[in-house]
Amino acid sequence: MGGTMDGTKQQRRGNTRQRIQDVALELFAEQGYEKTSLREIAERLEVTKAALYYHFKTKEEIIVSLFDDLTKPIEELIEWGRSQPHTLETKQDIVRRYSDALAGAEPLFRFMQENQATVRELRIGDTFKDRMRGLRDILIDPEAELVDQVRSVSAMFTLHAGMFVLQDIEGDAEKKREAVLEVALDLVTQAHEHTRQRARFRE
Amino acid sequence: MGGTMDGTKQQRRGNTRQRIQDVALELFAEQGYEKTSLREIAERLEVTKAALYYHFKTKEEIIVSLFDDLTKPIEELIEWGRSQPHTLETKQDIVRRYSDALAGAEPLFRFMQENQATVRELRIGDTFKDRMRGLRDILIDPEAELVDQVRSVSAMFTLHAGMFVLQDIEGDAEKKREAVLEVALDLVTQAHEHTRQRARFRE
Amino acid sequence: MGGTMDGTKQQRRGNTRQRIQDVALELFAEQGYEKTSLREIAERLEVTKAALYYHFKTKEEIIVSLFDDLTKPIEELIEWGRSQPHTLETKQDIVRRYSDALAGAEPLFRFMQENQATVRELRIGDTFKDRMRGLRDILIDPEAELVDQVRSVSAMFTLHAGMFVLQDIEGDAEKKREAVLEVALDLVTQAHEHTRQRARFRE
Amino acid sequence: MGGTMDGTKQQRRGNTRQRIQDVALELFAEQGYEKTSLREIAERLEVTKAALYYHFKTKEEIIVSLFDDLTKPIEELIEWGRSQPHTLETKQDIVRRYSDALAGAEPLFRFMQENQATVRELRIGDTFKDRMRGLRDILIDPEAELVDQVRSVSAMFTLHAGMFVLQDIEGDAEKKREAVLEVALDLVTQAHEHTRQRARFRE
DNA sequence: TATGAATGAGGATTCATTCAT
DNA sequence: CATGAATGAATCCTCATTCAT
Repeated sequence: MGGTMDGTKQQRRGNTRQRIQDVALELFAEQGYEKTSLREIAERLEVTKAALYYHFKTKEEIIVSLFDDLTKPIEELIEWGRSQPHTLETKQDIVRRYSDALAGAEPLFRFMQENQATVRELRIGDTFKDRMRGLRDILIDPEAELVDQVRSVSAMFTLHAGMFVLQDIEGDAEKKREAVLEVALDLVTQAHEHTRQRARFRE
Repeated sequence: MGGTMDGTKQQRRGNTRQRIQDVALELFAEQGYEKTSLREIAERLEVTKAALYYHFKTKEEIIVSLFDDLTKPIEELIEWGRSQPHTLETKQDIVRRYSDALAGAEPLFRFMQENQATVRELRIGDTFKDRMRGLRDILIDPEAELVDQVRSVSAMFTLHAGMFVLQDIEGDAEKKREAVLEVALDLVTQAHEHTRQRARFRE
Repeated sequence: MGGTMDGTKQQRRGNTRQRIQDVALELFAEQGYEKTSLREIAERLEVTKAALYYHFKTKEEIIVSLFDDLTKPIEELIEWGRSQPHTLETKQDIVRRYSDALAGAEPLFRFMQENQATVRELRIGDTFKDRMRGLRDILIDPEAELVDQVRSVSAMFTLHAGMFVLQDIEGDAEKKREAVLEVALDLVTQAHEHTRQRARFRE
Repeated sequence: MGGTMDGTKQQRRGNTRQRIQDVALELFAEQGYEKTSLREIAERLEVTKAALYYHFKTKEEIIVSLFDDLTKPIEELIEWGRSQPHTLETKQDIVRRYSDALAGAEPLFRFMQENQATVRELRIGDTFKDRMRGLRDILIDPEAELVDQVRSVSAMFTLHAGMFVLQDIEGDAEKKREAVLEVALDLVTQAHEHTRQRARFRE
């Protein structure tokens, strides 16, 4: 396994925490949070359950740590977004970068999508909701009509859904991502322009 | 509860099955499937767990029965849709009716949306996926460009998401539903027209 | 089913008790007493569990009734045996008739063989043990040597075992029964003669 | 227990698995497999049920482990028997050693004898049947008459039965075992000689 | 004769978690 | 850094039994 001479056991040194996170995320995404037991994670790693507890105080802490680690880009994105003017360009930028961020932490986001009920009870729930709200507030003009607000939200959701629902549509993965992004950008643009026109009209 | 004078116990006769379904759906939607125990359902109904088992062979059968009952309108909708010509009107009709159907079984759909990981393992999972595919095949022109395919899928997803995500946007519920519907119709229409134009262009 | 015109339902009239016994015995013999639930019996008969309770007060009563009904010939055999002189002929007769009795209630005896632990706890347990002792006392001369006592017991046990253990030896069922009987008779005869000789020797 | 001064709790360390097996076997033999609950075993040991599950994955695994451990001598016996010539001496040896083996694992064999219905469903069932067949094939000459085949089988069964049925015959346990053994040897010898004679006669 | 509805007790099993070593 | 052994609470589910109708 690999060309180097490190035995599997040696390799393991010092990165157990990482390996736990990896395996946990994989299983959480695959089977859901509740259906994944610590026993299962431990077995996959050929460690004891107790070892997990050396690295994480609780099961919840594992998912929280994953969330914190993998979600940082999005936090920064929002931070950045907030400081920008609410122009169309900013919004499009946000959408583009958000798309990238999602792609970079796909399994986590699949997990969050498919385990919303669970996530809501977890400590991450609120944090995540806050972020979603943060994004929304950047994309949405407060004075926009309801339809346009929906458009913006829909854009975000299209990105989310795009990752998973499109799996059973034929076509190259990269192409699909681009198509999804295009639709999302479109929605955001429509919302923006429409609101702009209404504003001009009122003057 | 109700204006009549019947005691609670008498009322109970003969509709226990129903009451189980009601309470179960409520709890499933609220806390998720795994986190809702049969004990909890039973307690809420002031019956024993064993009573639940008189009416349903397994926990899964409860959710399956709910799914079967509440989902029938959608099945019929698809049936109907399949027999129609693939015109824009048909598609718009489908979207409108689907929106109605979703509204009529909101808690179930919230449940399914928020417990996708669980649903996937349950017997309903496949059935539901089939239905989604059924809808998709009606809304999507096979020769449409990828972007337009995404638009159609996005329409469906906007309807789904609309029900839940919009909860924390201010505004009258009915108005929000209309806005969501409008966006969905818009997406479908855009997809249809665009595809049509491309076709004409080719000739 | 059968040449007569009686529908299945009519047939059923009035002999439900019998049918319960039949099905119960079949299932008890096949799966054991504890592993056979009343639900199973009821389902096989297409009746409700409650119906069983109309005919039998408890689950145990079902097996007791079977035991009482099917075991009567053996009781009578013992009764008869007790009144006979302890000659070799009597003993051989007992063995022969016991063999017949066993064959006539095979499933019950298979059940008792294979569920001794259960039977011991049931009310039948003691009754059965008494009968076995009754038989033994007829076959065994109190003054016989231990080996000869064992021979007699072994004869009985050979008959029991013969019914079931020989199932996976090739050969015609009837022939096997005869062979088993022969060995049992042999054992009893050896025991008898040997004891007789010792007695004569002592005089 | 033992002359040392160790407290009960200390003693417990490291041999829990053993103690579970001991108690389980005791209870299984006494009350049967199904009627013995894990709760009961756990209580007797003053541990929690969960502790049992630390040592054995299922209830069945407990009995399987007992079977595997206690039954090894018999497996070896059969192994040995197969490599020997089919002489009378071999057969007698087998019977003698089998008698010893049975005595060494009496409770297990009582359990198996009294819970045949259960054992049949367990994973041990087939293994045990195979062993019995193995023994049989060593003791029985294929060309023997049916009666003689029965004699051999009866010998084995006499040994089995001897252990338990004789419990309520008066007399010293050791003496009884010898008597049983003698009868079993006798049966095997009779079968062997009789078959031999028939063979000589045919020439 | 039977059923529909329900109960109470108990079953095996699984889980997250703890802690002395 | 990690394990071995154990716990307590909970889970789904099954069973024999009851009783009003």
